[in-house]
Amino acid sequence: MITVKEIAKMCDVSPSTVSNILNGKNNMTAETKEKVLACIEATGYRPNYFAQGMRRQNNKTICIIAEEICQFSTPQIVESIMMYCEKNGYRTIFINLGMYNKWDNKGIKVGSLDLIEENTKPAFLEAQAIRADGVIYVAAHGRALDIVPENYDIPVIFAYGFSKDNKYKSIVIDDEESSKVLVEYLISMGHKKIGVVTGTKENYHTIERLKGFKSALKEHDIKYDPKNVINGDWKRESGYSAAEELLKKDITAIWCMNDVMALGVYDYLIENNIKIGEDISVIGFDDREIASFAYPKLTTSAIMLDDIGILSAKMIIKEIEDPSYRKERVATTRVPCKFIERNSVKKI
Amino acid sequence: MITVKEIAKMCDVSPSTVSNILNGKNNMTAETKEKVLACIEATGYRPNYFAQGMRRQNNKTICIIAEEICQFSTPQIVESIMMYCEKNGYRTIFINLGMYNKWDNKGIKVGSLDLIEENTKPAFLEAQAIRADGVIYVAAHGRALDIVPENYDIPVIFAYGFSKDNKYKSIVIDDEESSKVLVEYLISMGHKKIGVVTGTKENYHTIERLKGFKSALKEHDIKYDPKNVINGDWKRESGYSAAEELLKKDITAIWCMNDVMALGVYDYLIENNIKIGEDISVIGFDDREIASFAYPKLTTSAIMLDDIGILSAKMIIKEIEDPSYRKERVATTRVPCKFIERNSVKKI
DNA sequence: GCTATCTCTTTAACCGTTATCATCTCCGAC
DNA sequence: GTCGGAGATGATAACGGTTAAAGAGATAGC
Repeated sequence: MITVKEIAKMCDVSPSTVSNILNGKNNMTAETKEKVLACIEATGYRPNYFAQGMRRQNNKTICIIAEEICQFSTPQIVESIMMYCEKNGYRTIFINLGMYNKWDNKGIKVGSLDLIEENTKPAFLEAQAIRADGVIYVAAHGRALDIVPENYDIPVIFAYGFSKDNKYKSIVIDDEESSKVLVEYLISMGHKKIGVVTGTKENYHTIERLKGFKSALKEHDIKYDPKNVINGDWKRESGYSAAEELLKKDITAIWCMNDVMALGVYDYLIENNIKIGEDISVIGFDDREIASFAYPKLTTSAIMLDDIGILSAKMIIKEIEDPSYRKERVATTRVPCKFIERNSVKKI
Repeated sequence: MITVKEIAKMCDVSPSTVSNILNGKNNMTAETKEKVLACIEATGYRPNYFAQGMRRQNNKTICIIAEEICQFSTPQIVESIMMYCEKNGYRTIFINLGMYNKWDNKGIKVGSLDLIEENTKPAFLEAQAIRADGVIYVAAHGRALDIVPENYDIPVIFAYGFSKDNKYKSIVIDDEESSKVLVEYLISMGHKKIGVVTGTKENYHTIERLKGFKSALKEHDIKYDPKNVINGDWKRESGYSAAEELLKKDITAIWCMNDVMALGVYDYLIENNIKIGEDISVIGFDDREIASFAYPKLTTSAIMLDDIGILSAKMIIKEIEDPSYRKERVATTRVPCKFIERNSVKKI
């Protein structure tokens, strides 16, 4: 692999001259500059990233650690982080933990969410090894995270997840407010008896979304009935079985805490010839691709993934460049979701 | 940031001893080893990646260049590449081109597939700058790619796309064979008059899948009628309008070259009260999430994304470690898709 | 007691780039 | 004619690790 020294020798100049030309210093003759650049073009020379990184101590790199690249929310958040960082002079390094899709020795996927610390620690240390200026942790499974190693001296931001005890700045969606908007929409459509299918118990999103539900009911003087709230687990089947149970009760609408479960509810309703958006209204959360492809199209709340990505990139760059901001303890930032009205709710 | 020298001083040994311990040389007393490791643990020391990479010239890094991380196929391919590389002692660096989702200056997305070379060249040069041992290019838009810079001295493999003139080894899905399997299934279910909605014209996948279609018909002595083949563009709307047109003809089944268009066909059929999987059969390609969530569930062909990822990782490592393999010109590797029978096709 | 052997540790060179400082040339001012 | 200063280029050291080779210390054999 060709080096500055070789370029310098070929052009009869010193290595420093070559370096200066490449780094935009402008105290050399146009002639020299041209000669060197031509030689670089011809040889396809590129400065060695490692040598550069070692010499200039700031290497302008942000490390993105993603819990789960195969989670629907992750790619878009990651893409917008990368876009924003690049536009602002930072390179990004991406580490995927693939926490849920673990692989066994034979390369076969095995689901598991355990061993969080064991999985994340090496990634944080890796970020340290590459002397990243900052780390953005892109979560995928709403829970309080306490995973940053002790005495970690690089700025860290949590995107789409949050740090336990608010130790690090976090950006999450505004689960409570967005849920409230959804439920208020149902109420405005005349629904007062609303069934709920929750996410996994104790999950952050579940708790917050339920808060929003209760607060919407309260503001409209509707009594909260815990019997109409069924525990789900975010998966399709749990929507199906929750629907079965809810339909025994006196309700006119079902709100599922994600779109996948809402389509599980669809499964049950279709199977039992109950007309969705007519006999019963259904509403979801997330606005995944499946929501707009379902029939009838599912009314839901869209997570603003680009906003989350861009905001977290902005924040990490600010932490890097403004040490006083880094010390500031800021409350979790909540990004509102966008209500998407489609055809799964009927006015009654 | 703490360095070997500091660790060495703290432990009263020389830097090389620390280095030797970290690199698994075993010619030191257990006592020394323990002392040093304890100190490293306590201080959270990590060797500087740049210094390491510079000194040992092989840095065991594979660069993944993805055309489009937000394309449904990409994350899973990337994850399996990363998994396989990691298991085999290679680090991965990820670059997303986000070719379709371009961003303007204000950070707003603007679709565009132009300027391929302009977009890809910097990524290949970046791979060179980090002295990657190999590059895997993960494509997303079926087309012949001629994007590797001249005199590129790093091994390159194309995953889910292919290199023009077979210059580099490529791994693609077996469009033709998989399509043939789908169409033969339709035929086995009694369908002889099959409408087709293609992808964009001149797209590689479109051409290959049509070949498979024709070959299935031929083997069963069914005449190919180009009037039953409507040009689509992979998008939902084109499925919708193609359905409108196809239903004017005398057909019993519609094959769409991807699931998205198949659900566009669903849109039209539902709107017109035509029973899918009863009055008319529909079949897709890709097996995206939407396929199994549609009603009735869409019969389709699943792309084996993990297989593609693992295979490309295997191949790049082989090219890196076996120079003679690198010189070998190998025909494009075709990974078969997996037929998934669901409920959108009726036996007639 | 001296050398040979073995084990463990240190020394010093090196990777490729760039910041810093030094040098050299040229030109105009006094 | 000398001096100062600006502009262009060059020499050197340093970044933080790894590694080959040399060194030191302990033990064993004669």
